Amino acid sequence: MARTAGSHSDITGPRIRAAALKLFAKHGYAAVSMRQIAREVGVQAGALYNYIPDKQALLFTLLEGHMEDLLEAWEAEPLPADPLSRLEAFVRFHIRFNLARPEAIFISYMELRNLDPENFAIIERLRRRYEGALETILSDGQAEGVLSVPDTRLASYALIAMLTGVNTWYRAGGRLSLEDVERIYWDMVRKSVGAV
Amino acid sequence: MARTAGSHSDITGPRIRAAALKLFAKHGYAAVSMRQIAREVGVQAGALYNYIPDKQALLFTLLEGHMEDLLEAWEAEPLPADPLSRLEAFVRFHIRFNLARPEAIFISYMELRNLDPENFAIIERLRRRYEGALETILSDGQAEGVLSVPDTRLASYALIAMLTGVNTWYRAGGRLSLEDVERIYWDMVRKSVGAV
DNA sequence: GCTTGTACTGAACAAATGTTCATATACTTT
DNA sequence: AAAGTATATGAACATTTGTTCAGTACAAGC
Repeated sequence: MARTAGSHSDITGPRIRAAALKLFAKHGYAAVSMRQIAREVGVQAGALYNYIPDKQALLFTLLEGHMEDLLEAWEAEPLPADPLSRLEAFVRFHIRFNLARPEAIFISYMELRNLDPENFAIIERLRRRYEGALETILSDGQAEGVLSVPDTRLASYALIAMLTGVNTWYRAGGRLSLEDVERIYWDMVRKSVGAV
Repeated sequence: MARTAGSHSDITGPRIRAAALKLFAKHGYAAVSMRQIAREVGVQAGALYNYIPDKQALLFTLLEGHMEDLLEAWEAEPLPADPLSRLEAFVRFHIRFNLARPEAIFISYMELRNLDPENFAIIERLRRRYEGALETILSDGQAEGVLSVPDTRLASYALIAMLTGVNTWYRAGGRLSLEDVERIYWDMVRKSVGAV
């Protein structure tokens, strides 16, 4: 049998990416075959190649798309004037954004090594731009004397690792609400940077 | 040509595990073939099966060995009487231990999903024992009033994520010594739990 | 109602996968 | 020197891999 319905071009593309995201997150890029992705979409493996040049490009598209969403969302965020409020905004934004897309976050941390060198460099540049935003906030706060850390670069790494860790344990509908989590982490972050 | 040298049983086993550790850390479990591991050891693929029943067991052995090393090392650590010093001991121990074996740490976080369910359960149990050690310290500190966190369980997750993050950026011979890193992280941890 | 183009099928491809096993080599013991 | 054992080879196996492509079914435009 051939295909069972009409024109699907504009819908199959996104469905392929959604299937790949789901499967890569669950089993890992290398462990997922093109045929598995195709089956999830409800299509034969050959059809995937109407939408992507190869498997590597599929991974790259997912990671690049996610990083661009992240940066766009952060840059659209209203930024308060004082650095401490900006830090709070960053903490809450990061937690909210990450918990809303656990799969994308997961593969963004796990599958970097499966990117071609050129693709890796592109993603790495985007990531550094995001991390740089946090470090800038810390530097500003340090300059204004409203917080104090031994090393702003290092503190930004430490805080991002801590915040991203939320994804490893948080489950929606658990004993803590999103607001609880944001508040608790902001409390720890505020203290850890020596703010009042 | 057959094998080129004599009796290697006691040396080939460890070499296989070392090669697997190195390659799994670099490319991921699913992306590494038994033939690659064999080539790294300098042997044909068939010879691996004199030492391990299958590929899965190779991964499990590495993860289990690492978790047992970790727990043994921690339990051998001298524990100070007051909770705050115990917390400092934990922080410094964790950083030191992790930075000494980046590859084992890496696969311990990345390859869990590639474990069979039974194997996963075993590793998970060991991991929880380790995380529990930190939570106990935080609870003790809370009870004695020398620190204050909104939620000890959550704080233990947050701190471990933060500490483990060191491995993503630290490079030996960089601008910071191991002692610097330990001190900086301990400073942030101490503040974050509201200790004096 | 015919044509045209898009979206898919299904078979095919060479290469690579984990694993097994008969065979050969080298070392140890006698 | 012979026998026995441990340790490796190298070929074979059935599957699965990513990818290509000639053919087919459908929808839209005339």
